[in-house]
Amino acid sequence: MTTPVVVLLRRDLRLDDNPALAFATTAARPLVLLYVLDPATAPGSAARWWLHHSLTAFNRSIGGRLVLRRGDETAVVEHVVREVGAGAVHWNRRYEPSAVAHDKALKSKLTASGIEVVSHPGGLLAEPWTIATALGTPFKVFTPFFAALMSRAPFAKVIPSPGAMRWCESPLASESLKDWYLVPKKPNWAAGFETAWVPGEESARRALLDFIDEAMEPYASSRDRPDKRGTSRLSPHLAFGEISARRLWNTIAAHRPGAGRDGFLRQLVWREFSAHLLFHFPDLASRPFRQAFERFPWSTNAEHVRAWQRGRTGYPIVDAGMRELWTTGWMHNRVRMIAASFLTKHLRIDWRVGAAWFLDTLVDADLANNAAGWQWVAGSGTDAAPYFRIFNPTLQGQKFDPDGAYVRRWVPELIDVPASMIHKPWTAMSSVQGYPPPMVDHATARAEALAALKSVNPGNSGSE
DNA sequence: TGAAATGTTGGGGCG
DNA sequence: ACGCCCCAACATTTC
Repeated sequence: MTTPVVVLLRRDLRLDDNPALAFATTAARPLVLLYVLDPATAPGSAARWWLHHSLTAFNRSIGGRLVLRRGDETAVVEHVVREVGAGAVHWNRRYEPSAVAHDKALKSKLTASGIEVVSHPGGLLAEPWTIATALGTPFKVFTPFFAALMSRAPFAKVIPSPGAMRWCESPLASESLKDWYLVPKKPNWAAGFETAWVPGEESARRALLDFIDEAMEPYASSRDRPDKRGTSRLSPHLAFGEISARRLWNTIAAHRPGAGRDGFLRQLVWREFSAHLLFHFPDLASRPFRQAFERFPWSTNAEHVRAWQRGRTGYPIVDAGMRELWTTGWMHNRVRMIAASFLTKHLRIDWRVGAAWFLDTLVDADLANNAAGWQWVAGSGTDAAPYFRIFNPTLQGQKFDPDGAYVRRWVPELIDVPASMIHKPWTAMSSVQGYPPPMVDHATARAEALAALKSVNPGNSGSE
């Protein structure tokens, strides 16, 4: 009756609103909190840096009781359960197709050996199988999805942090985070991360409060401005579950309605939409949703890919974004769209190449958001932008970084270029030492992209 | 959660 | 005073 309970942690490194942890704690049985690093599902390079610090912060918040193990997750869990004689395993649900399959197999395996398994609501506002059209099919268009989800609000109540936890006293070896080599050493490419971010639950909560105080009211008008502190910068905290979507929603929605508040909640629903889409369409991250794009003649120009990755395309807004990403592990959302459009339209590189790069370099890397976002930009997604919508990187720069402050911050070669020319430096006669000319001509690339897109898209409209 | 091309309009310069 | 033209500003359509 007093057999220990193992709580298996993943992307839910928090005390607040953690259903599995709260439920296991109230069961009044000795607790084991376990985190397993499975090489088969290890995150990308930038996210590994975040993971290291997130685990450190979480472990500190529970007095260093976190048990860290490496290996095949199923094998490790079974081993730990046997080691301590646990009677139950709890976790919060995950929704990526591979994770669902993994957890299902783990559950049946543990259940078969007499272990009680309880899964709890995960990192979403609503379970994906509970939001459907009148026909019972998943939503493929955002607006009706938004309406359907809103009709469910308010969502499940958030669960407060558990009180005193009773720890399992069996001696349990934990590996040292140092040995996991999640943070780079020799070339410390994460130096810029350290000045940009503080991972951990406490930092996540502060980011939320700061957002409410400083950025929520003007959010609707400033969220598209990379030169301002217009966004919440909560994405990596959310991606690692340092703060729950339910907590975010409940806290923000408690404020009086307004364009800023509502705009932010809408963005949170985009995240929800992406997760639901991937749940219902498991190929979303690996194949174009729209069949026509299977035939698209993607370029495989490795030099072009490299120039894009390194921020040397010759288009300042694109290069600023790619360098911000490289330096801080994050890129402003508006600039993500511009950079993604440039790769898929101007260079005609397969969106999966860009998606893979983002997954490796973003600290907020999230399979569903990433896949849905890239497919949206490429025009191959469910509720995607019409294929003929091609961002003009010069106009986008002028519109969303009018003074060029964002460009100058990340592209120092252009520091002396006046605002009037900062988004088309090839027209400036001086002060562009070391900055490359545009790798492709906009008008030419646009025309070629339209021709290629038209060739695979039936009809003359790409919209649904 | 576009951009570019094309069409329309209306004020003002000018013969 | 009038009609004509120019063209910026705005609207529509096309990609």
